[in-house]
Amino acid sequence: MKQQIVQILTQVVQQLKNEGVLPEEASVRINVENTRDKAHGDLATNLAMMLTKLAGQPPRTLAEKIVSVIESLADRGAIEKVEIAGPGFINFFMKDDAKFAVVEQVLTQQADFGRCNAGQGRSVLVEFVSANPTGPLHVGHGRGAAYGASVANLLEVAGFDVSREYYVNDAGRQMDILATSVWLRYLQLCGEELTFPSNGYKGDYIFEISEELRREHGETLRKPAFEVFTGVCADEGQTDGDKEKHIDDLIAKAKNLLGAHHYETVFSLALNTILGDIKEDLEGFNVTFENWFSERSLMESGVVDAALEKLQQAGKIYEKGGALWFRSTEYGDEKDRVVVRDNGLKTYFASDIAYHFNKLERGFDILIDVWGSDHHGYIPRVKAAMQAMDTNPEALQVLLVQFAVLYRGGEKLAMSTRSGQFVTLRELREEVGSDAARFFYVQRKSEQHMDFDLDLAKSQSNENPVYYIQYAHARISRVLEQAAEKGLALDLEKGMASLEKLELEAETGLAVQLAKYPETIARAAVAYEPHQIAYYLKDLAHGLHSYYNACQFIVDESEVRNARLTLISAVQQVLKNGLAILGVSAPEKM
RNA sequence: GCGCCCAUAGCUCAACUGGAUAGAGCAUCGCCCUUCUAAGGCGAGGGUUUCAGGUUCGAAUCCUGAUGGGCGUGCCA
Repeated sequence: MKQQIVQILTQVVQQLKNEGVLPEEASVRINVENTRDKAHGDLATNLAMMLTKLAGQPPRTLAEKIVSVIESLADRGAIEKVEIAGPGFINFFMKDDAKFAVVEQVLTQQADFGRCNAGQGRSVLVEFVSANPTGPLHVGHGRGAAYGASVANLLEVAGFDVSREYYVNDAGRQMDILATSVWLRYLQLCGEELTFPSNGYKGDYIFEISEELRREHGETLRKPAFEVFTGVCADEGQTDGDKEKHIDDLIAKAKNLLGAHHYETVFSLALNTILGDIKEDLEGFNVTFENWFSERSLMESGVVDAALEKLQQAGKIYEKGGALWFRSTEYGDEKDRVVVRDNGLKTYFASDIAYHFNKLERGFDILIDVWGSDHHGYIPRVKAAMQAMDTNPEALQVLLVQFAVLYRGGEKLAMSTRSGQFVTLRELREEVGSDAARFFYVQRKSEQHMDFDLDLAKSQSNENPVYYIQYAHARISRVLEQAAEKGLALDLEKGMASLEKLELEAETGLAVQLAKYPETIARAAVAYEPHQIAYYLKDLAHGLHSYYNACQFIVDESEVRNARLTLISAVQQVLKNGLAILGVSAPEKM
């Protein structure tokens, strides 16, 4: 319907140009909106107000001209009535039968209803979560997971060719700290007396992995504690202590005493256990990836070196203080960035440059990174690197997610992976369920700060609006089932043919609401805003509940009955489609 | 200090990206189950959109400044 109005208005603008009211060369953007208030009709345009400057006439006079042109048209499509209102809005009232046409569309397209081709098949790589595999996911990661997964689904429906990827940071110091932590716990299990480093990973999961290590390898990896700790810099809290130096020395000792092969054994057990746990956790959260991309593979395949070489050749690398620096300031970054440290080790940034370059080389048109907003300062340097390597920095879209601030009993919770004090995603899922958690996270705009009250989420889970939507879906199932039980099963063909029997306000309201679904998808997709879907679904569910209370669906008169059941079937389909984008189930029963 | 993000009902958030009387949920108060699921519906109260200017037919939305909060500002990842 909206498209129809746009077409008509395009004709009108041409007509006004012909009449000399508007300059011939003027380009006009025609804007048709859904009205908020029923008194303003179904659709409205601000065209007259937009043109007032171009035409040099007051908006209301222009509006009258526009309306008279529309009224002179032979074919006015589904327009029932046109009105001028307020400062110069033109309101369109549409014919009812045109409003119900969408019901048939929904029921024939089913799961495909709402799909559009905004993406034109362009390939997009959505990278999200990508949490370091040094511990279980916590509720902070949950938001990125829920958001990223929903954005990916949304883009898919909007006609993009989507791949989802998790970047596994399986190289670097944090992983060494993890492996060393596991090994030290293992030594303790073997009976060695030692003080655990203040900077090591202290969570319970470390004990579990070290127990596993002991089960698999007995005491073959055991070394005397005094040997491990001799020559190691003191830990924080002791005289001349330095926690960073302390842990680095321990890592060196672990590598040294164990030897490359055995160190690798500990390292991979830790990595694989945690990664396996993360995968399982995300699957339980209805979040899946096409690809798990290893940072180590990037290093080992020489992609990082190749990328640095490329920058070097472009003259964007220089040496200072024994380290290699990338001239990111040339592309607007605040300062140049180190890519190779004076100890010869490549920085995380170096592999990230390579990673993004690699993504484009794999042929993706658009790269989407979902990051925690604490990494926002990182964007300019990555874009700088892309520019320096002659790739289009516009291809990269970084979506920032504010981390949720957790509250329990009205108090803010501090969270840190290192200290092992955090609420895990798994815990949250088990308490409130995957559906409620997914919805809760995605209800808010991603860049909006979010307060996550655990008590509320857990204890009052029934108040989570996801149930409201699911309830609408289940209710419809039940009604259709009841009708069938009474021998009055929905006859779709008959129902479609009887849609003109629907004349209640709630019924046209629902139809109008259904028609808004495709445009909601399109708008949400280009803005990367899945919360719009959440709000849409709440509205639609409200429409359904309201309708449910307003009248009986299973009535004797077969035309009315079939028409009503047809309408609610369409509503059910759209609820299901929308929930699928959010990764939430659509239950038949509740 | 500098940079980025944010500020809307008592609380948590929307507002079709500049449109008409700023809307929902929770909380509070009334009403509705002999009717297809009450995890529901109907209604009431609640606002100087942090503040001060500016841009224009029109501002919660854009610009400037102030105030308050979050984050960043490593040869960490």
